Amino acid sequence: MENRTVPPAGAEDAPACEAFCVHDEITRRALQKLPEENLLFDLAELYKMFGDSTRVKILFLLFEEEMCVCDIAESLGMTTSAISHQLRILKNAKLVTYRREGKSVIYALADDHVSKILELGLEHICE
Amino acid sequence: MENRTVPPAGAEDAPACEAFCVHDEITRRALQKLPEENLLFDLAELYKMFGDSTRVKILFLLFEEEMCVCDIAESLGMTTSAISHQLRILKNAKLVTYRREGKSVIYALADDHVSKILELGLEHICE
DNA sequence: ACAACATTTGAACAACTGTTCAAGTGTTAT
DNA sequence: ATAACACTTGAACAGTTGTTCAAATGTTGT
Repeated sequence: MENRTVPPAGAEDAPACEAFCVHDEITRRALQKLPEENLLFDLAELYKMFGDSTRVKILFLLFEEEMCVCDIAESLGMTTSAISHQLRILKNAKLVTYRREGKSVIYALADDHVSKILELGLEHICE
Repeated sequence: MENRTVPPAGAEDAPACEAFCVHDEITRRALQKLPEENLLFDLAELYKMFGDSTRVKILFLLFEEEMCVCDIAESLGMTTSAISHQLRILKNAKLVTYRREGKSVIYALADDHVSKILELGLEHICE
């Protein structure tokens, strides 16, 4: 990381905030590279999907193979209603797809971005 | 993905649920590979950190360079109190580190897992 | 048409989350 | 010691979230 105590040549070296409270140089540069509002919002929405135990479990199950609502519910020891609600959320976020097969509805991961994200998270935790 | 309509040899081919409601084969296999409860919980907790706009913005700012609370607050147009609360959450999750420097407290990303996760998310959205 | 089953849906509820506000702590300079 | 500033903290509040329950929809076999 950079050494904040050695300001770039030409910058005033006061590390204090306030009157020039904000370090104009720093905030201007940082803001310039900040992705735009909408993108950041969508990104947070995406991660929100992974931010619930039940949904993460569902995604891991589907990572192995596609499953019907009934099987997912049984696997996790939850009601089909609860699972269905979560699947709708995941479906809206385009993280899972589904198809009807007789009485059942089979859900599957939408693409392999999803599994990559799961794996990267696990990697971080197990480091 | 696998073709669920062609069951492995030896398995009964009834796609129906119920009496054998749950597809024992399938759920048993899926459950076997499911990471254990605690790990999944921690994973969800990790992603929860990225599941809020404000926190994502803070992380992106820190991705560019370390900053004090005051600068972050100014950059995002929020109060230092709100930012401080979020920084505490990120600090508890070990996603950021901090050090005191005079009156200021400088925050920085804890490691580059964080930036990798942010990048992967962006990649998914911008696909 | 009917019964049985798999799934979805909506309302209701408790639990959780993020921001605000006011008061607190810690640091520096006078 | 005092004042000024940077930051933190706790309580309170509104808004959001996940599960439950009951009722509805869709599909299949008789």
